[in-house]
Amino acid sequence: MNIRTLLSQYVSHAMQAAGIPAECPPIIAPSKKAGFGDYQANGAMGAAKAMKAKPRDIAQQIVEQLGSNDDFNQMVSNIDIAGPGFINITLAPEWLSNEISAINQDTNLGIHTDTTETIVVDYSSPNLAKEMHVGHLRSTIIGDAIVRTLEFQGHQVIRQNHVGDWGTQFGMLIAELEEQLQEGESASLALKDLESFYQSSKKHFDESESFADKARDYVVKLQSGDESVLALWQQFREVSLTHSQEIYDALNVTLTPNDIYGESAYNQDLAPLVEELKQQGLATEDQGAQVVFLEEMADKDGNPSPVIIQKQGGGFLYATTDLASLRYRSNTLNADRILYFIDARQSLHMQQVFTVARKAKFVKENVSLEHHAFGTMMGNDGKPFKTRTGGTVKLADLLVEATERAQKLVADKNPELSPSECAEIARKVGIGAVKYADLSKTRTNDYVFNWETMLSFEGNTAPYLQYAYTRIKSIFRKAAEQTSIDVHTLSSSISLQETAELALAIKTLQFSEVIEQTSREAYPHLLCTYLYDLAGIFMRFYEQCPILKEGVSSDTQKSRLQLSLAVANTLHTGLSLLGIETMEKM
RNA sequence: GCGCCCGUAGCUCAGCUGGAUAGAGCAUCCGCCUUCUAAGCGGACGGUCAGAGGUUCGAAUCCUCUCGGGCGCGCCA
Repeated sequence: MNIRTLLSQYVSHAMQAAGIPAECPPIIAPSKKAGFGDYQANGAMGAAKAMKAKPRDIAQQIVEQLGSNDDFNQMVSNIDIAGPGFINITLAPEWLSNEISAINQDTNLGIHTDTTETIVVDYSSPNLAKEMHVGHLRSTIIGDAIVRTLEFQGHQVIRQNHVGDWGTQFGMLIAELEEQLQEGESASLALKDLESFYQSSKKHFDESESFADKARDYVVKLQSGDESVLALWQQFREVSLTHSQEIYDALNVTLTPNDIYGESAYNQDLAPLVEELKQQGLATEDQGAQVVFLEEMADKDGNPSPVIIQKQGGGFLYATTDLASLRYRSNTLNADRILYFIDARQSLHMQQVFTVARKAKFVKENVSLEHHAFGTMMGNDGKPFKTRTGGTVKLADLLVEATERAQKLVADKNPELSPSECAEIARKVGIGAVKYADLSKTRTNDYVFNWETMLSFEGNTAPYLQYAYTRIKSIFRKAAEQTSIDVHTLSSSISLQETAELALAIKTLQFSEVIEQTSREAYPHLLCTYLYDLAGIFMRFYEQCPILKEGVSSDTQKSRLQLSLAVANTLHTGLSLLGIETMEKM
């Protein structure tokens, strides 16, 4: 059930019945101010313009038509016209009560999608040559939040972790690994610190001519399938993937080894793909390289935009691999939508690859190709986020620090918790805070990373939402103790009277609208804003509408408990879609 | 030079297909715990929506220009 969709349908029908052209949209939106009803229909003004009539007259006709719709009348308790032609709609308390009861009976909170799609999502995609750092955080957690949301809606989601496990740098890394193995190291020990391993191999490469020659030789052997080199590569890859998986597990990200489909997977496709582009006349030789020139992306002077798909000397580039992956995802995985969560700096590249893929018919015509870009993670100084010494911040270190900081705060706020409870809560709070701080900002902007605001745990933060949830759970425990009420089995009728109750019910029922918009636009911050609003409205309800205190009638208790249950389920589900865990106490 | 993104309160950010008096949090100040967890609630203070034109019943939102900041632009990914 989606209030906005329902009202759009009703008002749309009414408009057509009033003789308004079908092109005129009803424009339904939640009202921003108290006194303007719960929802407003703003379509009368536009319709009046198209029909050269007076807006208020049009609004009046729409309202009259709505009056003959029984379903609408059941849903709405009041409707009036204001200002130049706004139609303000107040929802009926009885209808809201029934809907709250309905979502309490539904494990999916009333969210059911009629047309499900196959959606391929490319996210995280770290380079295996190095350890995961903060630069990978945004793609990983934003992508994961959208994946979870799409799956919740019932779509078939195929995760694609397009890891960087191929290319020239691996010759160097394999040569280094071979040397260290000969010195008696085990692979996992040599690669314990990937970052310093990379540094030492780079140093080796720069300083030793013979080592550099060997590294270059290994690149060739690797690509031609030499068994011993391939075996070394395999070892390196395994250890690095284990590192990544540890991060995913710590971050509560749903990626698993099954989702790995890296650059190396397309190795055999690259030469034929270039050949095909040549045969189609799209790729031409230019300065020894194979280049596709895109007239549709030409600059002002008409110079076409060049995309190099094969280097002088025969090597392939990431544009080639990305084209191969697009073809695979469209034709083999049968995607309806293909989503990429990649840094905004690659916007031009993505646009080029999409354009080439369409021209070459590597993807089906109706597949939706979407680059969902995001900005850079900045430090307090407004420059890209680095350690004090200027190095990249490892994700592993970041997560440890978040948990430690949370541990201190949790122990301080609630000394009565046992050490194990405290540790578990600190983990969920710390990791949740890091993720939420990122997810709650519009992803297209750069994002300023700040421990203080993130872990202050006040305002629009994960702990605020988690706290709201624990408050509700605490009431439920108390209800069971004091009155033997099991909230989950209540089925008595809900009665909404207080302003705080009505506001809370409406906000709770708007969950499906937000889910729909979040997955369509791939903006997790919409869900965050919603959950923060919901938690805030609950906090006000909590202050104003006592449940288990003296003098509250049994009927009111049961009614408010059921409303609280709907809120708790919504908070829990919403946070879990963001990949943030909840707890019973904090 | 060309292209993309951004500019909203002291700070960090919302503002949904153009809608009514531009909203939160932090910070500052003032209230509220013998009553369901005060990691909370209420109130005050705080804005030429970078600037200038334009489109119209109506613009933070759309168009043009200017200023300021970030990023990208054929053989790294």
